[in-house]
Amino acid sequence: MSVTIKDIAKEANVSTTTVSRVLNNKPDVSDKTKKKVLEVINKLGYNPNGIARGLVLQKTYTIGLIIPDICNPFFPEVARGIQDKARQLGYSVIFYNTDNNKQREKEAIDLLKSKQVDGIILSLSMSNKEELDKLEEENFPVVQIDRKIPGSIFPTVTIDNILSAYNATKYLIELGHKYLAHITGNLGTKTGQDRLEGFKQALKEFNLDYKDEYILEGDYSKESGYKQMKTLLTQKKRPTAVFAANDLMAIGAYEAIFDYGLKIPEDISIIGHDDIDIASIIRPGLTTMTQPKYKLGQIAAEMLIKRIEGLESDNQQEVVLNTELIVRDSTGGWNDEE
Amino acid sequence: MSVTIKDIAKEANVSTTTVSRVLNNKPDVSDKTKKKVLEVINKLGYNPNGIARGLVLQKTYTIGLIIPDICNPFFPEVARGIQDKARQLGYSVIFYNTDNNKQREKEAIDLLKSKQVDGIILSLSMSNKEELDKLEEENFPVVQIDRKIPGSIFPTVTIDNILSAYNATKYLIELGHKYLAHITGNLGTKTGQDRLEGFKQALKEFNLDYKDEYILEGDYSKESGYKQMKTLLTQKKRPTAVFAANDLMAIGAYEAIFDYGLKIPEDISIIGHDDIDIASIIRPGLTTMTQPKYKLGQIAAEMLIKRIEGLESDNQQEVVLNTELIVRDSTGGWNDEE
DNA sequence: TTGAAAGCGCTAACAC
DNA sequence: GTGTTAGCGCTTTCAA
Repeated sequence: MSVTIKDIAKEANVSTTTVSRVLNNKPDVSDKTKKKVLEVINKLGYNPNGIARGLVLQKTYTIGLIIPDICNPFFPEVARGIQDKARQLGYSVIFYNTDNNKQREKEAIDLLKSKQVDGIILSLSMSNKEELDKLEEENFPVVQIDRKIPGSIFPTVTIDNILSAYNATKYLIELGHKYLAHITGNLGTKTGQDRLEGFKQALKEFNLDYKDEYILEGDYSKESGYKQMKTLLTQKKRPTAVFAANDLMAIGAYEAIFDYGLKIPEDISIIGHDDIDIASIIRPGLTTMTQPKYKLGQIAAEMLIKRIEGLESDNQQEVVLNTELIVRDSTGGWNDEE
Repeated sequence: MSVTIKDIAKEANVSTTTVSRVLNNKPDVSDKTKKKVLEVINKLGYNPNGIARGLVLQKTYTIGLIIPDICNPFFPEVARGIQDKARQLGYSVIFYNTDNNKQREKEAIDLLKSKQVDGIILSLSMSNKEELDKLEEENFPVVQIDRKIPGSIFPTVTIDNILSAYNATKYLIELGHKYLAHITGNLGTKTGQDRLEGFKQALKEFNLDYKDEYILEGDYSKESGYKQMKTLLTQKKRPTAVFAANDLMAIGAYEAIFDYGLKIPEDISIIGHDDIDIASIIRPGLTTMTQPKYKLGQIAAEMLIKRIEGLESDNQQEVVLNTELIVRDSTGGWNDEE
């Protein structure tokens, strides 16, 4: 049906080998035949069959991407970074959503392997070490993103949540705040734990008191931010600044504060985390920490492809990216004399 | 390196043909040999080579997805719908972002074809009819999403923007509003034109005056919404309700209204379009029209795969999906007596 | 019920 | 500089 290398060989009166040679820019072809072959290729509208090529080369120039959910606002930019870099390096990307379901993760890996992808970038559920181990055994090229499964030896690109929370908190402290509260994320998640850890570290570093009643667990939802902020506001001495583990909870906190007739940042400073779209749109603009999502994707893709092409051997490589503080209007200086 | 059908054939003392037969659940294999083969497969940890299979079958069980940008909030859900449905039907998806760049679109199509995908779901820039024509000529399975290139014969899944704008406007009218304004999208886009058209149709249908000064062109940005709302507010008779062609502009309009010390919806009702995340988070909650993005993806994938598998012949098929009104707090009843 | 052989479209030794 | 041949891993006639 489709025009093959054979067709163009026949038409050009050369062997398929010769055609293959010009196709792949190999030397040892006279300019004359090369020109002729090229002409025929153009005339017949030839498009090489990557599948056939993949079979003999044992290489598909395709990588797999396994993520929990492309609809999670963290991932589109990551995926975009991966695809852009992959494309630039000559690779395509097949993607799967798993919803952190172990069965689906296994299915995705098996499928990707049967499609003979050259490598896989993945973000697996923390408990799924088995699959990673299998991949490891086969020495399959893999790069983990966003989360690193403990004990796995594959290279990793992650965000430094501890440092990020530390920096967010430090910013608040440097603004003059002494009574700092933290609405944590779900403490069942590594991210939630890390951000809490960073918060604590900053307090310690600046010799500020650690108050249990100033640390309340949320679940990343706006509602939980609202609820926990209310709790914070009813305490005898209310905090003058709060770090919410994500922007959604920060926005929930906004509402609780407005409900109390207080002002941001005059009465209370709020800092969030993630820099979702809403952060720049809401009033006052939410000061937050932004994650280098696109860059994370790019780096992961580059690492994987280097590994695939044997340009990189260090399997233990761990890239930890820093977030960046975005100062908007929800945070302000504080002076306890006033 | 990897274990092949040959390895398991040897180990099981049968021919590769027999192995292939049990792999594909073909009849004419004795239960005994079948069992034995299955055992060996398990023992050796065999994973079929889809590339080799694809070569002989001329079928890869892979589809392509070409979109402008996965970071555009419209697409993640669409992509998710496509991937979920594809997976359910046994297909994988390779995706490309093109930024509406014609060169990149061509590149993506060529690459996908060389990867021998079984079909493509795409959203091309409106001017890129050539590529579509080529695909058409080859009778390649394609489904267009979001936008239909005029004159193309491929099946399409789109959102009915005219009807959607009509319904948004109608809702405002039924609330009692008689002075309706519209901040349009970029009128260089089909979407912008269609939403304006729907607005006009509703006015006409309800015998309301069409006022040029009540129709101001924006560019989908929050800033343009702000600016045009200001213009609206400075007119002698200001509108009591405005339909913004997207939520971002609606939110810009919010700010202009607040700047004037006016209240939503008491002084002015606002309705947006798209139901982005922010719509439910901002106060007052933004009434808007939501697009069935996930469903659009699912339908597109199902249409494409049916076509690939020859279960569907009607190439002219056009599915037009309706949006749904989400009533929040930015719209209220109006009575001109008051 | 089973196997031998051909071939999918391509690349790579190897020979000329 | 060019062609012959074999083979990548699989499915599918066709014959036994």
